[in-house]
Amino acid sequence: MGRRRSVSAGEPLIWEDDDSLLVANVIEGVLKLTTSTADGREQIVGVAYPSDFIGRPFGQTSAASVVALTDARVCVFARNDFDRFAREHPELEHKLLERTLAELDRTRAWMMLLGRKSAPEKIATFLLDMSERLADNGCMTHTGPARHFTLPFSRQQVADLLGLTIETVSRQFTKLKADGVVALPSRRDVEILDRAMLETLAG
Amino acid sequence: MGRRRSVSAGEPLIWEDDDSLLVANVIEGVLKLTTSTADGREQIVGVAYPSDFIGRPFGQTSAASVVALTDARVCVFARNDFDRFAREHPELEHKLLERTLAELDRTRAWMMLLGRKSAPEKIATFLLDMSERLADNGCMTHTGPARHFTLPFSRQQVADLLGLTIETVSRQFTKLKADGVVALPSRRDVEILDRAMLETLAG
DNA sequence: CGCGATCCTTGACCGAAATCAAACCTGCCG
DNA sequence: CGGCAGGTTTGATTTCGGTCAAGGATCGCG
Repeated sequence: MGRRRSVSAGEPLIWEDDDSLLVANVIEGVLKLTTSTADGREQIVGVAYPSDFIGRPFGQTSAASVVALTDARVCVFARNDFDRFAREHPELEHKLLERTLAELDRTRAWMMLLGRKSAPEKIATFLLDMSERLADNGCMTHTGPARHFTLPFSRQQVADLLGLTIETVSRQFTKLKADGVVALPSRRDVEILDRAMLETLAG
Repeated sequence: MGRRRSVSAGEPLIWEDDDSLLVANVIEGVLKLTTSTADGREQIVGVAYPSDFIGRPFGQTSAASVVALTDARVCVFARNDFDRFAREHPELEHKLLERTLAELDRTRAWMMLLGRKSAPEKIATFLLDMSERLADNGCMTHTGPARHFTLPFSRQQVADLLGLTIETVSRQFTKLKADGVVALPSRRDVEILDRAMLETLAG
């Protein structure tokens, strides 16, 4: 059970306020979870990496849209089937509970960033977070924080993640580059030159 | 099992970065979950009402401090005991999973507010949210959104919840009063006079 | 290679919310 | 009742990040 499905970059998987018809496991790639206002402002409320679970079991509607950031492969299940199966398999529910609790912790840490951090702090925190996240998911050969990585986000998506505008994100990146804290070999590539400084800036 | 405990307003129950030694169920009262930066900025990342679960099972440290906003009664468990008990009772784990998923939904909706909404939108959203939350928890006799309620928050705490300063919160309250959208009979009391307008302002 | 589309950067300016500072309530306790 | 302390409101000013507006880079594709 569970159908494999490929999703190419930019393609949606679940719509906000959809009847929550499916859940999925990420096999490969990175996806964003977003909520939007009526007038088009967007906030990224979560990012799903390989092995992460997406969708909303035991609920009528999903609170967020899911869109692939990179080409991705996922394993999708009809929500009804999944719900039934989960209730019969406590080990699965336990695993899901642990993951959901961990996700809630991460989300709460991100609320601190959104509500109380300045633009420079947001950017520094973001880069450190990415260097850890991308190291843990087969995107890197060695473990531990990565010195160099390729962002799965465009500048606009970084802005939507941090609650900033694209211009502010761009300016902060430029500043970090000018100060020799990071190198930016291409639009999506980041090399951390001075991790200690980034950690100071992150607050 | 599970010891009853009274907590008076302002008293802490769990410290941030504590070894996560206990979990609890709220019986009566309201508590805040907060994270803080080294330099003292605070963000409220969750609010626990009667019947809500607090603490972090299956994890080494709790990500947030818990402090009572009003006098409260809780039922506390040693985390280790709770973890063991939960693993043996799938029904309990299922219940906890459902609650955690619901809390994650609420938290994500709040991220939208923190990252993308203006001060007037934040205040309007907050008041509507409170009118629903406080109606559901025995604080009101009838069900459905409340027209009048008593905030469990000081102005500073509202600011910490919305990612604003106390001055901005105060000014927005004053403006809503001047515009006849709400009445503020006392510091903590709110009466919604024009719900439709609040909903428009909430965006 | 060249063209166009898209994304990104940069600059000038503006405005919402923060900061700084000073009064003003409100409740409490002697 | 009077005075004090905490919390709150209000005002003046500053600043950070947003908005508006051009350019520039990069990529895909014929």
